[in-house]
Amino acid sequence: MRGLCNALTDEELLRLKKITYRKTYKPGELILSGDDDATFYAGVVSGVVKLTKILVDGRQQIVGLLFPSDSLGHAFSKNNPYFADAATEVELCCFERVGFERMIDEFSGLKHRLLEQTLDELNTARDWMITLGRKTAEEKVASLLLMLATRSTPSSQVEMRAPQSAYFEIHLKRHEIADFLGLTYETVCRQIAHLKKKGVIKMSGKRQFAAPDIEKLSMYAG
Amino acid sequence: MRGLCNALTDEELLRLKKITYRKTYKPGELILSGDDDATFYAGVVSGVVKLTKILVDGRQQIVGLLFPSDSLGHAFSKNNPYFADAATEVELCCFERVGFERMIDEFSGLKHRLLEQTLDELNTARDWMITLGRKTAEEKVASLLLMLATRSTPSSQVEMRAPQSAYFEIHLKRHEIADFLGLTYETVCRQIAHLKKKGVIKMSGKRQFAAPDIEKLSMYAG
DNA sequence: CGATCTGTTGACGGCAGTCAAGTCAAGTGG
DNA sequence: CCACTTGACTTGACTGCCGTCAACAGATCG
Repeated sequence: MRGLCNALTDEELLRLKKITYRKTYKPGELILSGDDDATFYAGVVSGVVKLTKILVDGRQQIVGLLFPSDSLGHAFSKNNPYFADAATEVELCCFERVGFERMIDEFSGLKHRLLEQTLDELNTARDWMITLGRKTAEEKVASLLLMLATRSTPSSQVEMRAPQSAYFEIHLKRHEIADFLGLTYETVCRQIAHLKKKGVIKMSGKRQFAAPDIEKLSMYAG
Repeated sequence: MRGLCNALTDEELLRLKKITYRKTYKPGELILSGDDDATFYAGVVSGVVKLTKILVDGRQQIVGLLFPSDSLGHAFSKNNPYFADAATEVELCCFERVGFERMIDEFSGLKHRLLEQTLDELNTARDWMITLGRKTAEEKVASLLLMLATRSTPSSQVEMRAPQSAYFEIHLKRHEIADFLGLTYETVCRQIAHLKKKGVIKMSGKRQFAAPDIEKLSMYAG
């Protein structure tokens, strides 16, 4: 159900492929700058992309995370006032801008898909607003872990309501987690340690996590 | 430039009018509930609409404010997991759902406008994410006042860069401001008093505000 | 081996939340 | 008309969560 190209016919796909090119980025590399007026459009093939906003004094907030099959860039929106960085090694499937915008005008299905995707992003953003504004540090960290656990667990496993467990990897540094949750990285460390001590999560190494009971994790997420 | 109908031809407008009806709400009245599957669509004619999310234990976060010419409701998005309440007396211009969705499919201009509007909402939501996650109480309150000041000042006045002042009214209770900024209403009171003491704003009554120097207010907003 | 980056843990302090009292304005009803 | 209630707002005192500062452990790399 995800991804842009599912909304297209075979013929349309063929035309789309012609204005498509692959591009890879190293961890930490800048993909798109805020005052970049070249609003190109791309799908994430692999890796994780951070969307961040920055205040003049350096305070920073991650306003979105893009995983494989998510899309990057706002067609028609001329000023895209945030940065996109590669959080991991990232591979993008890019569309040449002018050709892509012409196709949007021609293929109603593509525009429709774009609208649905934007609505999804809006819902996601608003979900995080309540996390940022109203949850405690512990709940914030648990919320992020819950999101990653459910995101990286195949949906088939979610369907059958067995007592669920999940294994997942965090591709973000502690500092980036903090910038996502509106916390400091020390607080993130402490809350992760806290959740570990309570048995809500288990860790092997710094980045590998396990949630033995997702229901329990969900309780801690508020 | 705002509003939905600017994207339409006269003929299309005529057809749209046929599936249109007016509706009014009293302050505090529920307009749309989260598990309401009737995703109807409407434009705000007058008044202010709050979009709120609620946690199970009652904690509450306003995730969006709609002013006249803004639109309410997500076409095609079946589960709209938040509430819409009237913050003031509200008048809506509603579209009958099925007819409206059929028109969206037919008129490319309408879908395009809808996409632009959703992108705007997404940008607005993400702007508030950095406010919620990274700003102090004082900056949060100043940010809200700045938004209201610029929203209610005609743009022509913004164009000419004179030392700007603005008069505006806050239609929200202190409690609602708090729910918008992720604070308690006591903190909101104190920060307003603080800004008043510093001369950044002036008040007459509880709801009437003046910002003698918007540039200065903007500094306090971070 | 030192340098650097990432992560962990501890001690302390401040900003904002909690609890509480009180003002003011607008009803409400006897 | 006045006593009473209610809701919105304000202000003060105290507390606690989380930020700040700091020391340290591991890992990676030249």
